[in-house]
Amino acid sequence: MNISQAAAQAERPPKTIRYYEEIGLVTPTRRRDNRYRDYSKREIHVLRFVARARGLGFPVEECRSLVALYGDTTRKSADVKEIALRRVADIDLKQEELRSMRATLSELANKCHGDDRPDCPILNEFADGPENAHD
Amino acid sequence: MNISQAAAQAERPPKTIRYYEEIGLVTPTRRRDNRYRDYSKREIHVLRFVARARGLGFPVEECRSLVALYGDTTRKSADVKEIALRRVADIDLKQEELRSMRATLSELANKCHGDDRPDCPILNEFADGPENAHD
DNA sequence: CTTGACCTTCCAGTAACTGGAAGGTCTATC
DNA sequence: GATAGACCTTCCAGTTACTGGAAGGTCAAG
Repeated sequence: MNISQAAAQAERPPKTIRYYEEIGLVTPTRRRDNRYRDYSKREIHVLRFVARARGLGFPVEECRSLVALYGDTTRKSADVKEIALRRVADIDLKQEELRSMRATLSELANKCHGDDRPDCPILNEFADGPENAHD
Repeated sequence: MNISQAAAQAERPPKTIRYYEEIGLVTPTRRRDNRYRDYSKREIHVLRFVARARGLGFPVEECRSLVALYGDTTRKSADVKEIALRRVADIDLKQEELRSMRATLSELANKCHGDDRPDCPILNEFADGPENAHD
């Protein structure tokens, strides 16, 4: 399988597949006589594995660990679970941050009349800092 | 005010303040004889303004627009509101993405017994793709 | 006069790609 | 056989928003 077919299987652009090789994440063992990369079934499998883990937000370095764990038939499922739960905790933190940003922004947008006049509560708050109106 | 005081006011490291100057976002007009940056009250104000907008997730380029709008006494509040609402929409997209990732991950982690045995539903799913167990 | 905390500039690195240039290869068609 | 278009290759640069570090100047205290 050449790179564009591998890319299609992993649902990632060929550039990304080459990048994964560059950083030593997934390297096709064979090249054809014309120097084209030639991906085996197994390599495609790993590529898809990585693509899925990335899609779930695992950083590339964590994907590297995951691939190693996947290849290790003696690893404990607990090790993998720990990595997954750490990811869940990361996501919780980000969600909280977004929730707070969203609340502030939409409150500000609500206060803004949004017409042709220059007076704008959004910019005023940015300039002066939170006003603690509810104290 | 020298840079570390300005940095303290804006609650950002001095490196960041220098970076904002490098990209032409906030530039102190004056330097002292010893070449130290000297921030005016007004410049500190803009620095804080930018820091707040960044804290709400506005990309630097958008902060540039915001600063321009802030300085423009004839701008419409509607223009600012539009930018803010676009940000809210961005946040909504990210939240949805995180929600979905979190759901998948915690379901997977739940299914994983997490002990010393090697069998691991998390890696299995990464390897084989979503199984649509509920169909 | 030395120490330590500032300040300066410049260069490099981070994460994870993405775009583009320059050039080789393959396949089909004329 | 020539040519076009779609592949493939490598390498270099750019993206976002900083951050770290080196090399060296300045300042205030003791």
